[in-house]
Formats: sequence, structure tokens, C-alpha cells
Amino acid sequence: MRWSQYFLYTLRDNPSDAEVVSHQLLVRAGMIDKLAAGIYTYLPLGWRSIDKLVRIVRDEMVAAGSCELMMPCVQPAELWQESGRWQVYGKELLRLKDRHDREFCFGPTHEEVITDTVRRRVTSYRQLPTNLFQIQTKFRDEIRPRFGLMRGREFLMKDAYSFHTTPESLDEAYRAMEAAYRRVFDRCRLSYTAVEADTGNIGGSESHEFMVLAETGEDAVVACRCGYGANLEKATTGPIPPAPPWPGKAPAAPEAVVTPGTTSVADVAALLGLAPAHFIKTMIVETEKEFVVALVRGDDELSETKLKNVLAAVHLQLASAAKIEQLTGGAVGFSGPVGLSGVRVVADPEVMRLSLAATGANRADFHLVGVVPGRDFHPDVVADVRVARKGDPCPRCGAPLDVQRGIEVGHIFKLGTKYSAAMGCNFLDETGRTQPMIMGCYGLGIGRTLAAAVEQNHDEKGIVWPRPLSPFEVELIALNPDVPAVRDTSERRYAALRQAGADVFFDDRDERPGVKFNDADLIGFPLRVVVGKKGVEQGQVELSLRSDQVRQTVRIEEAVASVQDLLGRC
RNA sequence: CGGGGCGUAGCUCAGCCUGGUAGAGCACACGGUUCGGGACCGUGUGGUCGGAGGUUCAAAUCCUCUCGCCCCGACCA
Repeated sequence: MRWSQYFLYTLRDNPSDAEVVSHQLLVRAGMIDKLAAGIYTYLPLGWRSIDKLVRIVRDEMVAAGSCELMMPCVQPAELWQESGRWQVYGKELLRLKDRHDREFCFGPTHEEVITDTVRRRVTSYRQLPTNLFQIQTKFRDEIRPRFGLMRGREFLMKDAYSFHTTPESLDEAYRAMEAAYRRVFDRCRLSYTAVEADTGNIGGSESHEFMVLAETGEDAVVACRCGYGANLEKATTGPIPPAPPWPGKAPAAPEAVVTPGTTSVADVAALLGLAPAHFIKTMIVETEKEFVVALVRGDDELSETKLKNVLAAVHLQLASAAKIEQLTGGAVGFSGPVGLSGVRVVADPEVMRLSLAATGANRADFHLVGVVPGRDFHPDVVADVRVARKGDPCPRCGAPLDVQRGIEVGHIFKLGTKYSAAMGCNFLDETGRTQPMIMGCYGLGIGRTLAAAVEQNHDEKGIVWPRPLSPFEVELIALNPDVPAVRDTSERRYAALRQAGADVFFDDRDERPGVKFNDADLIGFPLRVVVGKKGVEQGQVELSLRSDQVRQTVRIEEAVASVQDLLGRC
């Protein structure tokens, strides 16, 4: 392809609305163009990268035994009402009405449609398992789209769904998908990690996220060198170090102490000469079903995700001040578990390990010291509800955990029978009994993966594409196209490279050398071939890799062979 | 949805506080010089100052409403 005939416009300045580097570079390199918040055009160069990624994904999905199909992006409300998600999904679901006032949505995911497709055809265990995938434009009306392709509202996603007769069969497919994802990200040359994840409102039992590690990632993950990894909202730890010894004499029974106007754990601890770890942090939360008191150690944070899962709740938020006062009889900031009644109490195990603790007295300006968990109060549920911290012991090997940031590029779930049971997607087993199919679903963000690749592969001048995702592999630059010898040589090399099957982009524009070099750095194709006046006079052209920018000269006749040789090592 | 910010030429932005001829750089067009790391000189094209209403002799500038976009937070596959 010749630049002079291509639709490519690079930008010298960063767009003012781009915050993260992948967004800035994809826009500046003329690959994407924002049409509205979270909605982008993939320009020709960007679409070429997308296409390369899509081919890799498709290739690995097919190799793993999945069948490609394409479902509609507009879906009837009835299916979502059947699964129950029409009510649950909220404003993120873009709802539409047709001219007959019938309700539809623009699909944010396709569990309902695929379940319907399968239930109308598959009736026997003999037809299972089966695995289907599509690569589709989806729409989620995010509250806050941001970071370009990383969190769009409209986005490309590969989603796959598998259907099984037994958990063992699902497990087999789950492992196959996990392996396929690893091959996809390996082929993209991305540095990633697969971590245990929460299943969110998709539902299901087991779930893993594929995270590309990058400082701009929106998710925090914990990682251990033993191989354990988990999303921070899901991560568990081994027992953490106990609170320091209680300073001074231990009270024999809970004692109220005056702590006027002091509500934060840190402030009360300082006031009383205790450590934050001596405290029981008491939080009152509200779900769609009930109010609950949650207890974590004073130096810990409550994981709303973990608590939500413990309570089997869909929504969870902190209770209002008025409700807190009504439930505890005391002011906000002075809540504690002692003497509470009429509300369920969930305690983190670390709270129960405290031999002696301090906490709110459910009375304005008072705290209790000398509280013994299990003696002075009895939680209804003891469950892990704390957020893991950097340095906590790994739940598997005990080594200190590291916390890193990552971009979620893939997410695989064991759904179980949530959708099949709700929607009557059943099969007859060997004994003639009707059973709901056991399902898995497997998402992979296409645009997000591309953005993640840029986050991981760039320098101050621009993108440094990994070869498999680069829009073109070779950039041929004619430095002085108006010099006949340069023009002839570059034209011949262009023809020869194409002849040899190279994926070559020819910068034949009448621009100054500096402009061409800077554009080439910005768009970042892995290999550069420069045809200049001096070189041509000496019968030479120059090759360099975008990754190291080391120039080498080769004889003109050897240029094609050298290109192929160098590319082979990219 | 809460808090903050920004909408002026294709892009990046100044002008607004303190009302009075709409600006700069880049880009674009033409002429000339230049040509291995974002050239220079000259000439020129290009703007409903996001939109509506109001105040005023006069509004990019002040006021009200509205739309869009961005950031932080809450939310989230």
C-alpha cells in the first residue's frame, strides 16, 4: 500500500481528551477516531490491526473446537425477561423500542440469544457438548467511558458459549478455552497473567480473568511467584500477622471510654494509644434484601464484592446515616457489634482472631475497649470479607503477595445452569430424564487487547507494534522521491517486496525526511527500509527495527532477503 | 448519580477576570528556496466563539437555561 493513496492522517499534538498513552497514540497514529463518548471509528490503519487480532482469535477458537456464528446485535426484550436480566441489568443496558413499541436492547452480551438458539435445536445428550463463538460489536452504556478503546461503550468482543451435560465436560471446555486464550495472548506477544476473578452479575462458579499488566490498568490484581493470582476484589490470603500486644492492663470486661468527635479508626487509635489493628471496623450496608453489619479489622478494608457474594446479594451500598442511627441507636462513626440485635452481623475471620479489641459503643462520642470477639458478641456469619493487601501472605504458599495493576482483556466463566434453567435449555440424558444444560461463557475484548498491546509496546516517539498486530510489517520510505534514482530504486523495492509477499507500506509522499521518520516512529511498524540519495549512489538501502532503531545498510539487491530475514527474527 | 473542569479555525490553544475590529502556532492552497529526524520566506483560504434566551448602545467576554466533552469518585463485563 502506498501512503499517497491511503487514508492515513497522523496528528502532531495529543488530542486534549486523551489521558492514557494507548488512547493518545492510537488517535495520533490515525488508527481510531472518536465519534461520541466511548464510540470510535476504526480508521483503515486501526482496522488492519483489529483484523490481524481477530484472525488470531478466530484461528485459536476454531482450533479449540468452537464454531463461529454471528448473532444479532439487537435483541428482543422477551429473552432478557426470561432470564430475569431485563430487570437486573440497569441503565447499562441500552434499551430501544421499534415502531410498534416493542422493546429491544442493543446486546451487551449474548447469553440469552445463544441459549435460545441452542435450546431450539439441541435436545439430547448425544448432541453435547457444543461450543459456539462470535466476534461482535456490543454496547454497554457505561456510566463513564474512558481511556479510548480500553473502556468504550461500543466495543468489539469475541464471546463464546459452551453447553454440557456434566460439570466434568464443562471443566474440559473451560480448560480448553483457557489454553486457547493463552495461545492468543502469547501470539500477540503480550505479557499477561490469568487470575481468579469474581463472577459479577453474569453469575456462575469458577471464573478467571486474563490481565495484561500495565500501570494504567483499571483493575488491581494480586500475584504470587508460586503462580497464585486473583483479582483484588476476589483475592484471599493466608492468616495475616496478629495485632500487636494490648498495651497496658487488659480490661476484664468491655469498658466505655470517651472519644469525643473522634470517628476514624486512625484517630481513635491515636487517642487511646492503641494500634488500628486492635479495632473492629464496623460498617452498616444495605442490599436489595436487608441491612447487614460487616466487621473487619481496623487496619483492613471491607471488600464489598466479597460481602456481596457472602450475602448472595445483587446490589450493595453503605447504609445512610439515618438508618445507621436507627439500627445501632448511636451516631455514625461510633458503631460496634456489641449489643446489636435485629440485624445480621458478618465478621471477617481476622476479627474473630483478635484476642482483645476496641470498637464503637453505639453511642455518640464513646468507644468500647476490652471487647472479646465470641464472648461479647456473636456474629451470624464468619466469612472472608477483607480486601487483600500488598505483602499479605499468599493463601497457597505463604510468600508475600504483590499487588499490580492490569487491563482485563479476557474473562472466562463457568456459568452452570443459571441461564439454561431460567430459559428451559434442557436435554434428555441417557436415562431419559430432562436436565438443564451446564454452560460456560468466554469473553475476549478485541479493542481492549489492542489498546493493551499499545500500553505495553510504546516509547516516547510512538507505538512499537509487536509484529503480529502491526497494521503493516514493513515501512518502506523513499527519502527523496523527486530524485530519479531514489524513486526508481524505491519503486523497484516496493514491487519486489510485494512480489515476495511482504506486508509493506510505502511512504511515497513528497515530505521532508524528518516528517517521514517521525511518522514512521509514531505508527511503529516493526521494520523500516529507507531508500535515500547517498545510499542509492553506493548501491545500498538502510534497514532498521522499530524496537531498537539500530540501522544497518544492505546492498539493494539483498534488501528483500534481508527484510525477510529480519522479520523472521521479530 | 455526586464533585471539578473545558467547549473560540481541521488540530493544540490564547483572548473572557476588567464588554468595544476574533487571534497565534501547526495543518491546508499557491510561488520560491530547501531536502537523512517534525525547514524557511512571501501570499492566501478557513471561525454560527457548542446552542437558546436575557442584560446592554454594544456580548466570545456578564447572567440564566441547555447540549456536548474530559477528569476524580461511586458503579461495572
